[in-house]
Amino acid sequence: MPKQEKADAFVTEITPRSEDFSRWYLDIVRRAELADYSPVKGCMVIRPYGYAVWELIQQAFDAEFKKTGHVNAYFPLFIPESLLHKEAEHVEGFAPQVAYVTHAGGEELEEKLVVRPTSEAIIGTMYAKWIQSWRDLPILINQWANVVRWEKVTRPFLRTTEFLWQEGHTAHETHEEAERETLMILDLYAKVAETVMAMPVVKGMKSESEKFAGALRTYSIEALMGDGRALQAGTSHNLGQNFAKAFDITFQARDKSVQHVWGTSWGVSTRLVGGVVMTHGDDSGLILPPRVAPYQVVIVPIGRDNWRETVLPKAQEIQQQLRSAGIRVTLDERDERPGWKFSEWELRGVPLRVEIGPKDIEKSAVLVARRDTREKQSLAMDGLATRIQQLLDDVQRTLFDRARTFRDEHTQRVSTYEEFKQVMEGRPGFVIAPWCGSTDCEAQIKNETQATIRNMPRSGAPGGTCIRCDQGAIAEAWFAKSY
RNA sequence: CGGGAUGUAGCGCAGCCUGGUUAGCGCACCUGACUGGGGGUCAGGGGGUCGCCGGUUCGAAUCCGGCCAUCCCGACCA
Repeated sequence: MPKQEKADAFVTEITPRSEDFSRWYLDIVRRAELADYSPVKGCMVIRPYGYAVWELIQQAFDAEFKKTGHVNAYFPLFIPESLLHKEAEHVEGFAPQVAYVTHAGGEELEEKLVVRPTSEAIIGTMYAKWIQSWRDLPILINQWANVVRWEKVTRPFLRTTEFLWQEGHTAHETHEEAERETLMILDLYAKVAETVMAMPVVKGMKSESEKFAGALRTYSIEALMGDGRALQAGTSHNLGQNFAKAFDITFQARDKSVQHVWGTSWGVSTRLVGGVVMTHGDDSGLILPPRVAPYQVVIVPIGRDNWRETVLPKAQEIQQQLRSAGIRVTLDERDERPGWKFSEWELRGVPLRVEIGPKDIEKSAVLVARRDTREKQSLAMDGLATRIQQLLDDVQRTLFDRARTFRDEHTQRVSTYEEFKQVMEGRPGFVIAPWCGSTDCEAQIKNETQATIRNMPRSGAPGGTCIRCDQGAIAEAWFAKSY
């Protein structure tokens, strides 16, 4: 096969982003070996490379939770059906998505068990036992767990029947304190998303129809993906006293009265892995921000038939140097051609590639290629680790800036409904518009444009009238088509 | 859950309409040689219950029915 034809054949294994974003995403997930389909509908296998990305995301969040006084625990996968039914809105919200265990040990169970879709019910039940006095508060517990929500339409990472996440559940003395916690976590989510995953997000409050079933109010961070659709990247709920009342979680207050606690819950999931893919990837594959890259640097030795003798020792030396500087590095000493390796690691999104061959060794230098800009530069071996670290920081920053610029360029403020519709049909993204607060208007807008309110960043009336009706606006809402 | 499409080797596909020996092609894989700074060349080789179950037929990848899975578009959700 001629060279060009061959290159094209390779490229067809990844659908171009502009041609079919959805297919592009699936191609990346599969070809970069992030995940694979399993024999169970809607359930994916997270492969080692994808899991490594998740672990880095997980570690970043976990460190922040601990810094802010939270501790980890683990609650059961199974929840007696009756517990789930204690909070009316909560059951209603989750009922269609719940999986049940009806038989076990060869017998039908007396009470069906629910496979947790989320853990408010079981955790609330335990909190009721553990909390007596205001001195027991606040309780700040997080758990890393799997949950199951029966989904009709699934996509790897973005929506799967079983997924991994973190769910924080806290109990407080006052409403103010619970609200402070809810917002503090929202800030924390935004910080990790932006600084670690290089994914710019919009923080704001969800509309009534989009809030968590059983919550007083829900806040979210929303990110804009490469196709102009928004991804809900994390949610933080102020539960008020709803669950405390349903599960009878009470404490004796400082003034001797008995009161219900004020709760919060909040979570981020493996969906974030999909978010990273769709925020940064290009037609050559994945682009990973250094802070979530399992390998931040790949070293590719180059040389003649004797490269194992002439080049490899130097490559190993460099690997050692970078490794002891705390950089995640791998050395590709497979017996493949260099060009093949380049493409392979680009597909996998490794931020920096170090090429080392005879010419470099002569100059006591290496060639470093960036995944984000594809620039190559020669760097002296002396002090390489420091320069590499600087480059990694620069890639991290560049990816964030690029994503933020994209987001800003795809965010428009509109004042008429005509404009609104035009934007949604033309170049989708966020549309900022005043909204009257009516669920009806919200539903109509969704009907007519497919766009939903992602969230409302600022509280307080913006002035002016609703984009769809003539009522006074209660908030400025960020609309978008969503995942 | 409705509408549409697809399922043949690890990946991408042809064959199916019009049923007929051992089911093909490219890439990938294995062996060897030459190679090596952007997906190499040559030679030889391995790999398939044609998604599953049933039916029609002398005979099914091919026709019919059911089921399952995946993808796309809609209704519901981290």
